[in-house]
Amino acid sequence: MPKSEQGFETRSRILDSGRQLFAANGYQATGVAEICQAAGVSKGAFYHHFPSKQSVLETIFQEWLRGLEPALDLWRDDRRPVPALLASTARAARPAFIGDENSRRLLLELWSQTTHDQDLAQVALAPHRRYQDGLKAILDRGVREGSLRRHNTSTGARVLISLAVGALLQSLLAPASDDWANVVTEGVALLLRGMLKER
Amino acid sequence: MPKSEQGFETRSRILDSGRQLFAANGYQATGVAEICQAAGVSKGAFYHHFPSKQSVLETIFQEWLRGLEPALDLWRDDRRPVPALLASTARAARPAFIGDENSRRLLLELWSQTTHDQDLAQVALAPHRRYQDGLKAILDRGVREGSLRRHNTSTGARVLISLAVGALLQSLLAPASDDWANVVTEGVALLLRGMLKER
Amino acid sequence: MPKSEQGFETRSRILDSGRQLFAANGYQATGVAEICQAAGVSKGAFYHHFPSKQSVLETIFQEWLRGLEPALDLWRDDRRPVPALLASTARAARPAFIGDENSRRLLLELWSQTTHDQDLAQVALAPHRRYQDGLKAILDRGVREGSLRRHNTSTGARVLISLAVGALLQSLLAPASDDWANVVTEGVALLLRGMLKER
Amino acid sequence: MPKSEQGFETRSRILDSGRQLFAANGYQATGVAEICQAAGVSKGAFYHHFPSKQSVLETIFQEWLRGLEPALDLWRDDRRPVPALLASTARAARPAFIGDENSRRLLLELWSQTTHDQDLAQVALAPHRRYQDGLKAILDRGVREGSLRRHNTSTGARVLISLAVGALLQSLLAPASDDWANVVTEGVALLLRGMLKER
DNA sequence: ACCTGCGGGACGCCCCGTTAGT
DNA sequence: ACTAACGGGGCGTCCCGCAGGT
Repeated sequence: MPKSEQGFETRSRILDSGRQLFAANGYQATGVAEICQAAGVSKGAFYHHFPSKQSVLETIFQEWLRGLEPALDLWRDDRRPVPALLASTARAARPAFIGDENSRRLLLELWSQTTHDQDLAQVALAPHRRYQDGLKAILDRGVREGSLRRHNTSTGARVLISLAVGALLQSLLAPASDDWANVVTEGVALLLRGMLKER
Repeated sequence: MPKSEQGFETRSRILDSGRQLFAANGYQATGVAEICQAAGVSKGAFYHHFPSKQSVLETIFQEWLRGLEPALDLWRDDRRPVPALLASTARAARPAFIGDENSRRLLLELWSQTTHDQDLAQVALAPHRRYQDGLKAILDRGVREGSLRRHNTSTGARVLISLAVGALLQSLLAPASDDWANVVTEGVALLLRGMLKER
Repeated sequence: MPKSEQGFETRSRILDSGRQLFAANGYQATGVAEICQAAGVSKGAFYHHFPSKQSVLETIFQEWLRGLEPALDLWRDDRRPVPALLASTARAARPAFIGDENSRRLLLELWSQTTHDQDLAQVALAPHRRYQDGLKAILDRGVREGSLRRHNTSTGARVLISLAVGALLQSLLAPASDDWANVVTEGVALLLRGMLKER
Repeated sequence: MPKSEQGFETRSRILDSGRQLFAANGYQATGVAEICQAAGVSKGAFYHHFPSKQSVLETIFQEWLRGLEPALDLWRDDRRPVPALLASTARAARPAFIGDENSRRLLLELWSQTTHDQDLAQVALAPHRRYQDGLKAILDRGVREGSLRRHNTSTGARVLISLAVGALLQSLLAPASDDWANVVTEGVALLLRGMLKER
């Protein structure tokens, strides 16, 4: 491997191990030495690429958030009627609640850390708001196009996100096959019914 | 103070300090020495009352859960029509989302730890299920009494809890006065609309 | 050994090892682990007795300075004619420049650290001044009693101390049996000649 | 800048930073990375020019000693009567005790390190001896020319150096404007009086 | 020759949760 | 109930070497 690429390799190996271990044992309970061993690098290498353990967590968070961006873009471009769009979004999100427990654990860990780490909270806040705004925009469109009745769309967006976040959190405490995915799809369906114009 | 009560005093001072510090800095980041200092107790006293730091967390959790029981009983006894009951419950829960950030932080910390600690998860699971079952019972009654249309009440109960949990979690990331309390009451209202029998 | 005395034991073993190792290898180059090993105590015990490595150095310094106090008292009480007193003092100090290289090394180490550590400097300053004042008082008495001619006794005291300190420092760089002790006694004799009243 | 000179540039920048940082924070407490950063060089460059951190200290020492040589030569050539020569030398040395605290700190640091580093001690010993011999030669001349009374000139030389070194050391612990410069000039004057022939 | 990125571990100090003995 | 002691990490930093590139 050319020397120039090896740095990148090492860096991403550290991040991978971090993701895994933070999810499995928690951020605080995971030692730098542990990460290094799992990644097969020395502490020298670790601290060459990251100034601190915390920065690894931040980087992981940022990369994870960046992975969410495309979904947001798709949302914005989708011109289907709002009810259909929401329903299909809920369906599309199903896998996130079923497999890949690790990601969910990591998310909880991240969320938990934001409470004790201002920097991390800052990293999380902007994307969080953008998601909320994205949903609000959709609901607004629904009101405009007449498929949804008039209501506080900002709160509506928060309700939708709360539903998803709450389901995600509980899926970790009481795993139950595809149950929690259903909770979301069903919940969205119910909310939609509550928001629909006529009747 | 009689000697026999002093032990109780010490014990509860430790628990108080634990609650506060765990909420403020996280469970892992809080040291036993720190707790002892805040409680004004020696380490010897600490380990006289608790076998380990973890047991403090467990005790805190159990006491917190015990404080929730009365609410459940009230629920069971309330014979108001289901929609009214749910709406009033949502209103009653408002304070939990507004003041007292510490409790919410502590809950998140607790939840986060359940992921890494089987014992703690066990402690949490039964009450969680009872809450879910309590809500399901209410929804079932609603279906029976005809105020709600027929649907999967088990999932419905989970939806309601998810909404609450999600709102609680987000209130920690993006505090916003009474906003999150509104999210819950509004969300419940919307869901209720979606569950109502006909129109 | 009764438990109550063991604490003192441990503490003084740590101080002993500190004295030895700081003198031999320098303060910075000596690790806490090294001290613990030499003292036969655990790191836990170390940090039970001292809040930091630095505090060990400070304590050593203070104890060393306290050992000097009696000499000062003797000085004050001695009513011999000043020239005789100074000459005998110089003779009495001879051993300090000959054997016990370790103490001298430690002193240099201490002095060197005062440059980087305000606290340590503070600890050193008061005794240093008291020594100077003690000498000045003697010289003043000499002037009063007429054995010394009138001169700036404050500077004179500093000259005497400088002579001693300088000899001490050089004895470390260029050890030479009893040479450096002679330098002090001879130096004091010369200075005395320079200070004598008539002729 | 021609390539061949750049190496020299880099090298001297490292030495400058070393001088400054060693004086300010001590040799041990100064990291290679710190030096590199202050010098604006990479660690690779550092180790291209110097085999180790220690060698930087040694080089600094040697260069500093080399700067002292001219003074020695002047001494040797000066044919003034010895008392006048010594007095004027003391006056000439005044600035060294007043301004430029950094140099004195560095000297102490150097001296302190010689205690733990044989190589460094070796570097220091020869010049130290030459200074001593230089002074002895002057005193011998004084005896020969009749201005000084017969005495152990070797010890006398040591006394003079001790006075200077001791004053220098104390000037770091208890800075006092020009006080310490006076101590040296006054001390030399007193010693001179003690060495003078007649009376 | 000069310089650089990347890496390597050993070790820095300190603090952890915990047990013994009084 | 409390002081003393324990030993095993905690994270971060140390000084230093390579392989590669200019």
